[in-house]
Amino acid sequence: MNKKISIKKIAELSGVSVATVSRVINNNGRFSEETRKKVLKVIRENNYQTNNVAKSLRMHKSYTVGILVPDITNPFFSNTVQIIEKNLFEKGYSTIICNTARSRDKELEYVKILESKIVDGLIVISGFKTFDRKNLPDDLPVICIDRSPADSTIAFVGSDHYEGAVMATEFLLAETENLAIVKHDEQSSSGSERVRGFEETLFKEKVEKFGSLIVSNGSQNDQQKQIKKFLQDEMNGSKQPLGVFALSDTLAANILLVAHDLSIKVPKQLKIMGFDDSPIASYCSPQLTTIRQNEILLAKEASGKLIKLMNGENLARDEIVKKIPVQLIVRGTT
Amino acid sequence: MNKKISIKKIAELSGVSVATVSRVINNNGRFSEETRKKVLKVIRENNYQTNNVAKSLRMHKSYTVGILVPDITNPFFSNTVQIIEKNLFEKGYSTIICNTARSRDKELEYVKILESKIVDGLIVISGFKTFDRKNLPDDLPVICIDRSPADSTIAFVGSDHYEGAVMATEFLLAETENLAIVKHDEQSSSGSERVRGFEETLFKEKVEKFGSLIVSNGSQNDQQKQIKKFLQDEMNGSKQPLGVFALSDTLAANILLVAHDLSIKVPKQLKIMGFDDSPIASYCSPQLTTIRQNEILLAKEASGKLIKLMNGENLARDEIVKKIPVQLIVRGTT
DNA sequence: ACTGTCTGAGTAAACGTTTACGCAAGGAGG
DNA sequence: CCTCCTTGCGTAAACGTTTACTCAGACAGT
Repeated sequence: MNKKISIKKIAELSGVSVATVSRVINNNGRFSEETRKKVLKVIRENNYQTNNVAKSLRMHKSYTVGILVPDITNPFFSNTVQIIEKNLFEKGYSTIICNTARSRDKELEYVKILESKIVDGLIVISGFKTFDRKNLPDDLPVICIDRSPADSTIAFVGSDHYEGAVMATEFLLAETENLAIVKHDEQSSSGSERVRGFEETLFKEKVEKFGSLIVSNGSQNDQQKQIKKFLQDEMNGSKQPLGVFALSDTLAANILLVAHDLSIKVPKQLKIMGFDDSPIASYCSPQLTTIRQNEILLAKEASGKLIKLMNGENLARDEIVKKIPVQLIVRGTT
Repeated sequence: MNKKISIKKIAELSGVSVATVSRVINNNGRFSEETRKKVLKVIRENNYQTNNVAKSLRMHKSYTVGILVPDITNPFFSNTVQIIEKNLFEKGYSTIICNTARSRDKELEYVKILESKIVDGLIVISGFKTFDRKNLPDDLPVICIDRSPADSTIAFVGSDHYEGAVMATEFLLAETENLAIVKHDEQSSSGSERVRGFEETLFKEKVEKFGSLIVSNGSQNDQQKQIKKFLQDEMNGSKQPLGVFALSDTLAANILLVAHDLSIKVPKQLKIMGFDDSPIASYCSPQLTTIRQNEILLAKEASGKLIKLMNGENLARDEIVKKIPVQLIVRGTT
């Protein structure tokens, strides 16, 4: 923060009052063409820039929105955030990105800080189930993304994970009836939806038995060990190829690596389906078949809704919850 | 932004003046223990939060720093940014992350916005060569990262790309004298350093001939086509294995994929060295040998220096430019 | 010539803080 | 009892804007 030339100085230099300068700047109220030119000239010459802190204070509007993201290192999140940021920027808002590191405490702390910086709105990616209005000023516009909040008054946008899992499962099922699902340790709401899609599809298609592995969080090496054991058990003596639905691309990629290690032929003996279409999906060999989330649409919906709320409009009943369709990307592992 | 309870209200409710409330809040100036308790109680009961916009205005200090990043989707950047954000947060600063999308215009526009929001400092990742003080208030603390600015008065922190390339080249050279380098289209300062490290090492070791490919930006498929042609030419009739130094991990990963496609054995016939140790490096098969940048140290240096500057301290002469050592990670492709 | 409207522009309050300054009360020291 | 210091706290200015009021002068209509 530094000493800069203020509107007062500009007023002085152009021989008018601050009010007039303000009116010229915002093109608001009455002033003559002559003064306009004069003031603008002085502004240009002195490289004047509005002090938005003062403006925010006076106007009760900061043109800043906060965005809470659990881990900006995750490609899906960073992608989504990047697009949201771009959309909001085009509407004149800047974005404070806060990395909550999946910590409830940090999330709360950030909410406080953002609140005190008087953001005009908030986007929350993958907040905790417990995320609700209680800790927020009631009139602060909020949009949740990816993980739906317990508080159903908060608008929500997320991919249709259930439908994605159904598509994935149907696709695998067309190739083999010997299926397995591999999940992460911690379950998010999106994760559960994917599991539900898988299980319900099997139920519907009357496939009764399927393998299941929960990979506990750890180093890549750890995870591979767990997968190795599972794969060895699972592939043992089965005549049909195994089709595995991995709940994320990293999981899928690790499965693929282990398969190579065990000299299991992919996709002949083992078919792998990922989820997300993260960058690694394209750099595996063979490349991963996966379900792609539409980050562009997701971001568009989220930022559009937030803008709407910040403009004081209300969301229609059917706008509160929005499911974004996903897409099956068939590549080498199936 | 919304109507919230202000210090005035708190003063009223506790029967003291705003000045006293402020003094209690900031634990600054004189007040009795009794008033302290009383005021704090009212504050708690009414869930009062300081309005930091007003505070910033009055104090000329916003406890906010801006960070310009060319592409938050890039794992190296997002990692670095994430750590910087964490470091600054611990010191009480929040961070506005701005995605400049590698556009000079957007960069300038963001600088203006940040300036008008009166940030206390600025971190610029990979700005343009032309980035300099001219467009900035002279007393705004700035740190550049990764790509060194033309303006040598701006402090800079970056990996030792030159040394990394030397290590990479020496390592490849120990296995084969038949080398090639594969680079990206657009050259950054870090890219040039890597090239220089490669070439000077070859010169020093008296290796005179080496292959070279510039992959022009395009889809993954496009890039692979260019690589395929190059690899076919290069591998044709050579008895020695080919060692290629790819200037990034994505390049390396694509080379690996093409090699599989052409049934070239890695690392027997072809040895591949990447750069960055990005996530995909660990998900290739075999996993990429690569040079890892130390994002933690990088971020620590950058945020530390910025804090120092924001505290009004000066940087010692030898602190202006800081090179962070890199590390050779030997894995499956060599 | 009187009234009314319009135009251009200034005055001052307000946004929510922090803090320099001042002052009353109380106690200590002579 | 007078002086002086200390303590606790209030008053008011200041940070840089925006904007509701106000008002003088110009001009038009009667």
